[in-house]
Amino acid sequence: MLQINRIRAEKDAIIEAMKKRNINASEMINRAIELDDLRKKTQTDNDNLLAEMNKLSKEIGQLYQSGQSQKAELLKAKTSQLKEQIKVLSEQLDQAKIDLKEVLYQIPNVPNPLVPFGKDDTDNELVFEYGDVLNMPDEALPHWELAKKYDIIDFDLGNKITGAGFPVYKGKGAKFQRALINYFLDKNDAAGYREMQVPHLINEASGYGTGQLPDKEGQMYIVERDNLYLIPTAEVPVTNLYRDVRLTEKDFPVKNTAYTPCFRREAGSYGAHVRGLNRLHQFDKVEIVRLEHPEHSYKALDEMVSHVKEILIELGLPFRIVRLCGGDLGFTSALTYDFEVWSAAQKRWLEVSSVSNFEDFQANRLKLRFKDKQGKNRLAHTLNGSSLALPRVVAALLENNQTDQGIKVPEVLRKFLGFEYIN
RNA sequence: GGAGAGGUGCCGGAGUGGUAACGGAGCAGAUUGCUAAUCUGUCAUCGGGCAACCGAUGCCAGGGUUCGAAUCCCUGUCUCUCCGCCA
Repeated sequence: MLQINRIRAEKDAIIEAMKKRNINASEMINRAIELDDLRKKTQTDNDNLLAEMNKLSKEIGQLYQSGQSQKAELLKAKTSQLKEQIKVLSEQLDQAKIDLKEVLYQIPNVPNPLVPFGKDDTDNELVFEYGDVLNMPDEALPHWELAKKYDIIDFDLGNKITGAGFPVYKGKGAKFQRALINYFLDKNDAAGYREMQVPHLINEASGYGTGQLPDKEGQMYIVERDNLYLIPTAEVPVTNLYRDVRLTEKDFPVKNTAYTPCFRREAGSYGAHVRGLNRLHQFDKVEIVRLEHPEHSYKALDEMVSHVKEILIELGLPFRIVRLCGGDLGFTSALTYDFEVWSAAQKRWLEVSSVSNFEDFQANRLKLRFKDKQGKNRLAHTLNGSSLALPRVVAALLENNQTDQGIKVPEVLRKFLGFEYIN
């Protein structure tokens, strides 16, 4: 959620920047300002009435104490009319606040100047490329075939006990998952991210804090009986650790990492794009979350990008980094880099990580603030990224590393596995 | 699941119908020549004002009673303790 004061101050610049998202924001922006004007005026009027009421009450109290109850009764009569007016005005004030919030909830984050114009993912800007895009022989198998061949991932079994999109990892497949999680966590830890284990279910307030609610509850699994939500990403619980928190400047940077399963209902697409591990209802991910001083958040974003880069290089996967264009940029993000690995057998790029700076957009809802040098409360900046999401990394490793002897395990994972080949 | 107690500012902590004591931390200013002490202010949010300042709100949340509610009533919620069950 954008701050109304910023909207007022930077109105034209914001409307201009929103064009990158291919939206004309002027209506929403003007509406927000109008509603805020109304809110202010209503509050001023209401405050004046309340002040009068307070004054009268005080006088009545004093009259009673000095035994002048007749005079007090006289004053009391005056208050009833005032009371009515206050009731009406405070209702109007509440409504104005609700209306304003509703509009603010609909305004996405302002894209950073670096964000390119564009409609969809084909307009994303290539910023980095690594490794040779492998051209595998025609007999190369997609990962869902390999999974069956080596009996390491069982989609049918998952289908049986739960449903589509809930695979069962078996034997070396399960160990492989565990190795990747450990490897990712160790890398993050070495880069200064504190490992956290957080709940996989969150309450309503947390859903609002990071912007899953309202509007996006359709993407989450809901435990209605207890009014809890299964997390779609560790971002939600980890970021919400800092909801209603006030930091000091010395606390920055706050760097956390967490492994969690992620649950997504997703309306699902079709065909090969959702086959196998490409899109799941439950998958594993290691996430990094940072809280930063506003002046340093873009430096932090670059650091996070370098960090993820290093991991993919160590895994030996060909990948590229793209800067998301306005049309592809998430609602809450100001700038996002996507990491895509090349899937040799599917002959396409698979998104494995998304690293974003939300600036103060999330912090505003979270009320995540810090006291600056002048002692003023300011909103912190939040950032997060996957480091990394497992399924597509697994898919790419299986496909790219297939050999006659089996799937060759990357060097960096061997110490967690104790074997060289999945076969 | 049963019973009880409780939720007060950044923290601790008083306050049971008259408008949030007191202590501590942090910050700012002043002062004292010495890893610090002392004094004063500030210290939550919103509104008005260039400003000093003024007003309002704020005692878990939402309602209610009252001229007036942290205090009384109702609903919800969370935490703690005891019992039961249990990995």
